[in-house]
Amino acid sequence: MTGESFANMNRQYDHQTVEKQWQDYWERERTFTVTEDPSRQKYYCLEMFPYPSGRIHMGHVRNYAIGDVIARYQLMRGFNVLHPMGWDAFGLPAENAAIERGVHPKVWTDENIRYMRTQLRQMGLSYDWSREVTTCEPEYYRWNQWFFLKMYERGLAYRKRSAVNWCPSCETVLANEQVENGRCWRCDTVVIQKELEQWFFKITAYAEELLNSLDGLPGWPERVRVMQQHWIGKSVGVEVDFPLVESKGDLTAVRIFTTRQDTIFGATFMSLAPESPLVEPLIQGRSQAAAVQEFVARVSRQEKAVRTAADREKEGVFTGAYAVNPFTKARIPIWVANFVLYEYGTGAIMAVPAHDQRDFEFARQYGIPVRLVIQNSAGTLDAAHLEEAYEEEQTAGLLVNSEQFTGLSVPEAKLRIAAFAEKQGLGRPSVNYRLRDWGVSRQRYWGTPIPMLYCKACGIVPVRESDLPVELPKDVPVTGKGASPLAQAKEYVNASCPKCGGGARRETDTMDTFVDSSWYFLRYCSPQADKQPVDPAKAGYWMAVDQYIGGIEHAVLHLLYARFLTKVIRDLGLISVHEPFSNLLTQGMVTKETYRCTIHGWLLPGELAGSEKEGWRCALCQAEGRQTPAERGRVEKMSKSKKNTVDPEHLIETYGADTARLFSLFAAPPEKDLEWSDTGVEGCARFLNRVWRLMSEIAVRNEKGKMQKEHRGGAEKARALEIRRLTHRTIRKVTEDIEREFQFNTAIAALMEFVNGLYKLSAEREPEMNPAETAALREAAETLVLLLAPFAPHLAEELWKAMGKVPSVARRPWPRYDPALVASERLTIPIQVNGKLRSKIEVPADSTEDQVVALARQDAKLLEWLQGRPPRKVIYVEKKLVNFVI
RNA sequence: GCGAGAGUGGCGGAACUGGCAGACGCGCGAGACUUAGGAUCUCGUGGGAAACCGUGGGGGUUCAAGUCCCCCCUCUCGCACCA
Repeated sequence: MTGESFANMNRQYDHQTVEKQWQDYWERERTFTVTEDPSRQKYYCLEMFPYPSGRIHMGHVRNYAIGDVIARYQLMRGFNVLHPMGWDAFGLPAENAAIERGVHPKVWTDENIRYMRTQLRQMGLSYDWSREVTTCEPEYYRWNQWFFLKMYERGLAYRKRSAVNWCPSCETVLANEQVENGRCWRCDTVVIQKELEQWFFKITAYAEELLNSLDGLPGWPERVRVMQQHWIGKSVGVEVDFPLVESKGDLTAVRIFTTRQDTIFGATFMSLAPESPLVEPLIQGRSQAAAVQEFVARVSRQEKAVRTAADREKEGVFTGAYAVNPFTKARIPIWVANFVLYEYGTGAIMAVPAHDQRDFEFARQYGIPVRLVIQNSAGTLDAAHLEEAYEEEQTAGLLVNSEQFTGLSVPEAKLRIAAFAEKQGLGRPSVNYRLRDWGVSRQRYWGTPIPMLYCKACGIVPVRESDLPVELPKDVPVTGKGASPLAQAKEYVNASCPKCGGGARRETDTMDTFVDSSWYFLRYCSPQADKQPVDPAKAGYWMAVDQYIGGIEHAVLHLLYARFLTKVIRDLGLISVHEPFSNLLTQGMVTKETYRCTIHGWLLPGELAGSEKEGWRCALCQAEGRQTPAERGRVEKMSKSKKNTVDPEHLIETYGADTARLFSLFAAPPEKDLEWSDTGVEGCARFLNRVWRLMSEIAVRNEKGKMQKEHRGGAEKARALEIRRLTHRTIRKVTEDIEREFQFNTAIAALMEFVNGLYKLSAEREPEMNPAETAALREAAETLVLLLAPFAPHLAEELWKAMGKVPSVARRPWPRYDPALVASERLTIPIQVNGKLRSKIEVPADSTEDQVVALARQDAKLLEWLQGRPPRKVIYVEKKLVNFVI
């Protein structure tokens, strides 16, 4: 080690100059550029790519800091690491910017990307920028179109007219996954239903596989798997036809789906969804027709949010028609009910008030008979006095009033009745999913054009593959008003039919931007491929993503779509993996405390007067000559509206990227929420400065150590050993914490302890050191820099260079610990009396039980507790403790 | 309502399979160096005068419980008429 390099440097670490230098170095030297290398094991580390909104926020910083530590760590572990970055560049905000500021979405997006790329660069992230992908470029989205065509060929992309979710604010259709509690996932506007013809991706064709292969993802958080399971919502049951008492033309029966066929003897009426096409023929010519039509019209008009609200009331109307319960042969009325969903099952149900709470409430409201067909084990249920439905599904209930099935348990009856129905031709087994096909049409401009044509003669005709990409026309007036903006671009709309050559009209909707993000991770494997979306050989090497990192908000949305498209692309023969992401880390939110004033609402930190101790006041009110206390609100997710955001750029300028990264990793484990703390950030900056000073002190010390004449002594050797022990224990701790679910917070704590320990150990020494100590300190210093490298890469490079070593430290092997040095020579053994700590003794690490207990028995404090009485029992836990029971 | 997760000092958080509760950081207190300190360094810091008491509350298992079992409370997130 040369002390010189340290001597020539400023004592204070200058992050602004140093960080820039190393960012330039990594770029110049292509430190993180990778190619396929079959001789080496690959590691694909990926963070969810950002929407280029303009500036990065703290959520990005956290996400990318986590990913970067993993990528850098795996690189040092010897893997061939693919760590790419790109831009989810299509989307509504660009169009809104166009409307508000008259700037073209493309211009706005490019500008944002340029700015954000610089910001990411300033974070010192180890990306292979040569693989950058931008979804709004024709080179990218042409492959969206290509997939669309392939899916169309296979019947996986189809067009249908149906009721769809419409966001009046975004003026576009939304997929089911994009509606949360009846509101638009992006802008929170209440979604309404519209009857439109739209393109769909047949994700339901993969429902079963999407569900089953979740079991093959042990590297995913349990709750994400459960959320997807629930979303897919598989139900196994039967379909049964209930014949109509009076047929209406071809309509002779109403088909229902149920999972509770065991209760079929209790079906005393039927309910249809208001949208059911059966309603109209059933009411035809009846006195009830007008009332039913009025009811259907009223319910259909309701917003989804209202219709599915928690406190919705059960409502319905009798159609006048009757069906026959095929099991009891009883004549039962057919109703229309607001809670029956047209999209699920057959849009019609058999209603069993005694054993279904919804039917029960409905029956009570309209005076429909309740028929008990399952009795509880106490035999206390009675249809006339039932207060709620008895929904027993296990073996506690037995069937009653069910002819030959009476006496069976519920599970048994389910099987037997299903078999009987099938044998008698009354019904058949059926499986239903909650999952709906993915509506991908969007009535917006800034997205991938759907490569379809409408020819008067030939109907729907796909664009020829050789004509791809269908480029998004540049000069389209984006006003945010009316239908799809592309419909106004005459030159775009008018095309000729590839089949007959006649005039054809182009599809003017664009694709959901979730299509773009459903396969970008494949594109990174071969970003320049121009014959195919992905080069099978390269994807074969890199896929699947070993570690994917992003927010929990995509638990169903993006992560379900990406799994679906991966399977489709596999079936197209381009890749062989079944799942895109082997391991998933869902990071927590970045939160911060909020403040508000009764007059001005949410307050910025700069709008506060006073202090924590004497209480905060609203500075805006103060300026207006009023005294208003500022109420400290809850700790909330950072957001502009709550005025509790922190600008990463400012943070990086003030403290440097290493500090910003370190704090994001230290304040909480990755999967938990991280509460922002300005003083905590300072603590991290202080730590890095402490490392810097420690290293210069060690360098100076080693210089002196060099000149020292060699002289050996037991004490010096022991001190050297102590340093080495600390070093190797730290290697183990940091490595284990990273390996064990990326516990970076405790890994960093171990580094802090290491630094504290080294300060202490070197402060205790006289300035002169013997060679053994010099060597031990040199090892400690090198180790510290290596262990720090994934977390604070700039500082680590700088220290590495200052130690006279050849960059880059990012490509050095991760240190290994010597097991012999990790074990201590002496152990501190706590002595307990009746399980309570009373004393401690020091023993050699290799002591036997007898030796430790014997030593403990002589302990003065213990003897006081024993007061001459022999203990009833002595418990010794190997290398842990001794417990005397008295 | 259903499902999942969480509740530990003044604060963020440690404690992997039951075995020294509070690592590490912040904050706070004392001191050192300083013209000065909001820089830096050192020491201290769960509560209590003490015996002792302490991981949301109450029971239990155990030599020993933050950790295991039962009951309850609170909070966060997800789903919410899916037949």
